[in-house]
Amino acid sequence: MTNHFNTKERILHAAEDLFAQHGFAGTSLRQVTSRADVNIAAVNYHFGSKENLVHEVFKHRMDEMSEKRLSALSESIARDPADLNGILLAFIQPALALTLDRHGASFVRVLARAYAEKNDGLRNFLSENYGQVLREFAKAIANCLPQLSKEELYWRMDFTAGALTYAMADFGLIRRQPGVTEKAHCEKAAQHLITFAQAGLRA
Amino acid sequence: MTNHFNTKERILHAAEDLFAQHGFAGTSLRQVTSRADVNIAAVNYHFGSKENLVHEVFKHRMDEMSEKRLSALSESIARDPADLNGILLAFIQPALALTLDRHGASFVRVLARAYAEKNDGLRNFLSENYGQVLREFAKAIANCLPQLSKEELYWRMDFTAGALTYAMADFGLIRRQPGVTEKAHCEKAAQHLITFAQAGLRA
DNA sequence: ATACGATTGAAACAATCGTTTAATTCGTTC
DNA sequence: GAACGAATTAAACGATTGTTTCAATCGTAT
Repeated sequence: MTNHFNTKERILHAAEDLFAQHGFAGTSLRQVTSRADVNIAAVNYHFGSKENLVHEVFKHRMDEMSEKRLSALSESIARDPADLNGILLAFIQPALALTLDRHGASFVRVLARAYAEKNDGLRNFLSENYGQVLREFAKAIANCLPQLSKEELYWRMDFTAGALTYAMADFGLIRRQPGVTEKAHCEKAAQHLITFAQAGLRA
Repeated sequence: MTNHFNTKERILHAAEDLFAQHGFAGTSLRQVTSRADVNIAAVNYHFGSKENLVHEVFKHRMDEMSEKRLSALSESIARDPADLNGILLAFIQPALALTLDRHGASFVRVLARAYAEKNDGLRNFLSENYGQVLREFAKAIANCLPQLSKEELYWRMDFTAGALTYAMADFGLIRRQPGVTEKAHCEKAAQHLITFAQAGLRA
């Protein structure tokens, strides 16, 4: 433990940054190991393959985010099962909170990229491992909006997730102004998104 | 004209499919020319470079979609400037209509992918060439919702665009059922999205 | 100190990448 | 039919890809 971060963690962080910037296929292992300041062979030694490294990058963040989401959800439900606002906050806050973390900010782009992948097994990997989280939220929202059919609920949750992904990745017209801190920008995004999504869900 | 599609068009179509499936960096020119059944050199002969091919794939579809959007917008405004529903339909319909086209369906994934790209000049290419379209819609919506601040308007338009992109690319929980035609699925998506977005914008 | 498994290092592997070259074929015009 | 530019072909270019090899080094327990 000569460094604060060991080889495996340095590779994970470097990969996260570069995957966000250039995509999975667009990032070479030599770019990763060069930024992480480790030997090329370290990737295959610690992760087995490039594909496995991609999966590890995802697990590392998604596990953390899913856990936060589910605990915030159960807290909100325990407080007030009919509080749609709280449920949406539990869904949105952990995602946007990632953008406050130096490397988390990269990950949200990685995540947005993953949604754009179709056949490469990455989507299956995501839905298999984290589909349950979405279903938990669907149940909670359905409890708040009993008049909503299951089909309508799923459509509107998809739209909410899409809006969130878009906002997280800083696409679109809105960009953070130079004078605004990342934290303030993030909180404003969450606030606007919750207003928007709640109205859409209640429509 | 021995074939219905000449070499250049075959390359464009093959590239569109493959970019959608494997991304830009993940698609090799040999995959493209193999599917298009043309020689490798044809790409650099007709397009100059791979990067230029990517741009051409975008121009081909985006020009068409932008034109449809703007004409539908002006028609809706002429009919009734205060009809938010018509404005949203003008924005959403041309995008979802692409999914009805054999190759257009691929393009919507390409588009979703483009949003996930950051530094590669592709986003700049898009915002430079098609940012004006978004601004036209912003003006029209602002006219419908004068009480909305510019900042709030932009946030909510971003959310709408995100929800649209997400729905178009068939991400998320909702998938087209085997018994449902692509056209019916598409129309249902548009209908649900307009309901959702309109409520969100009016919130 | 010795021994041993875990980790790192430099170098090379075959494969594939985007691009280029030069010869050939095609379609049109004189 | 000759001539000429456009289009296509096969082949190769150097560079880079993910991965592997094997020796050197490290940390730890005996």
